[in-house]
Amino acid sequence: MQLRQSKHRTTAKNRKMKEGMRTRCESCIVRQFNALRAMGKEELKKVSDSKITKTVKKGETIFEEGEKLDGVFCVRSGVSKLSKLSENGKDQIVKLATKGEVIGQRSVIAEEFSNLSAKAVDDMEICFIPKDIITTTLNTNPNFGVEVLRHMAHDLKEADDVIVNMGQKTVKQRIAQAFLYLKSNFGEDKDGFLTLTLSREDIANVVGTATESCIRIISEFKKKGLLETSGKKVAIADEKGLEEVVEGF
Amino acid sequence: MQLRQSKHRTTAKNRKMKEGMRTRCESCIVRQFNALRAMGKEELKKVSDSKITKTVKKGETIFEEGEKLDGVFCVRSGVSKLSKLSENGKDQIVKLATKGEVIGQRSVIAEEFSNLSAKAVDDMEICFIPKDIITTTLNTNPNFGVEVLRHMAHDLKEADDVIVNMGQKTVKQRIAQAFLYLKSNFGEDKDGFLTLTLSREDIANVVGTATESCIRIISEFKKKGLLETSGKKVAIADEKGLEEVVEGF
DNA sequence: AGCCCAACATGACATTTATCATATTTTAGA
DNA sequence: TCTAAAATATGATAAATGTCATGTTGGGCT
Repeated sequence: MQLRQSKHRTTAKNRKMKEGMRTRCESCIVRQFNALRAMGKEELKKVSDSKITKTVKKGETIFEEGEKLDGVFCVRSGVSKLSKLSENGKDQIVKLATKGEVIGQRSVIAEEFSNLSAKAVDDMEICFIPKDIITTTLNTNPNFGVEVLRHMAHDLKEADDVIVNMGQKTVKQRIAQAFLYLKSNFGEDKDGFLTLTLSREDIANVVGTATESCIRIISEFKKKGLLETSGKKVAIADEKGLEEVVEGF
Repeated sequence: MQLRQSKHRTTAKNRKMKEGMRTRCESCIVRQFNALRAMGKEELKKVSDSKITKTVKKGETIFEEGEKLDGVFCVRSGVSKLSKLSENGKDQIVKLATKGEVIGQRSVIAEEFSNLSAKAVDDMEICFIPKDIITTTLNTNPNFGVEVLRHMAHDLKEADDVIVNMGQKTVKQRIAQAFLYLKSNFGEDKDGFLTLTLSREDIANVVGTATESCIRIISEFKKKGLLETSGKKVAIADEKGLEEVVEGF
């Protein structure tokens, strides 16, 4: 497991995020899923007035590891992968953030450079919210603080679960689990294919294995009738079977 | 990696924690390390009046996975391992909590059953703080909320780092790293042995490997002059060498 | 002091996973 | 539509890791 250079480091070039039309936060459905719902009327108005809605195309970077964040990003649509580069040059994807989730809040709250980078897996629509409003609301509105805390507590629990899986499950089990996760979190289209299509490399970087191993195991799952593929699209053919793989059969 | 039963599940029996003498929180040094320092005078007084100081002996359980917590525990001395049992019957140690750290707060804040169990690695002295005081303070004192948030943000970052290490480093690298961690976090005694002595099994459960593999790698490190042992005590003989192992040489 | 049990240790072997090489397919873009 | 590059696929092999067996040691206990 050594010295494979990451092939395409994202540069400042693919960073132009289109600034889009304004939508009022007050009427944004997405807000129900995150801590912004604990904000008062005036606070929300301030957010709405200072936020910037952006379009991010698939593959583009929202922010990079080590970068100073001046605010947080609220995901309106699409999916972002949060990853960290390890010394061997490979990315480890730590989390996939989707509609309603807020990213970058950990770094803003800790007042640190970001420990992760965020890239769009999909075409995305996101809102940038300057950190001032976040921090002043935190300092004045305890409800908001509690709500943010609850979300962070949830993230922490999920991270714990990932650690356990990484430590105790085989690569094969983790890959099976990853597909079940993709189904239950992002669903499938009318033809039964997973809505969110990740590249094999991304899947490998989620479960922490080599891309070739990942491909090989997917092939094995296909042979066993657990998965079906069409191009890079993947369909779960035998959910129960995959669950059994995860449990260790 | 299958079906190895966990040998000793802790029962209610080894749960009698001795209730000790009272020390005022206001003068507790340990408080400087955690979010309690953001509490006001009266809040702190309430904590001090309602807290219960307990002694926990090495090996005893503070709380178990799935248990409902009625408060948090503040570590005054000693070390606790926070772990989660995976389906294959092995524990994954997710975190070691030491002096000044507060455990159980995630579950109390999220109002969920604990996702982890906490056991004493050392003889410990801990203070139990009922959750009412925590939650009411959170609801009224924004400073406290922000402080808790900061600590949780820190935990989350650490969890991210663990995920990356589990995904991208070999067992050998992770074990080398674990010893460097033990040195930098718990120090060494006058003879150069690590202050905190973990069993080989615990180390294996930290890095997510089989106990035998862990022992084997420690033996290898001894042969290479990176470690020295005396009984179960371990000394770091070549710190630079271990660092090189972690980097991948 | 001596006994006993759990922890430590090591060998032999099976299995999993990574690595390198090389096709083949798919996709994005001219 | 065509083409080059990227992604997917697979083989061969080496290296890492797990598993089972068995032996050894050390520390707590009477």
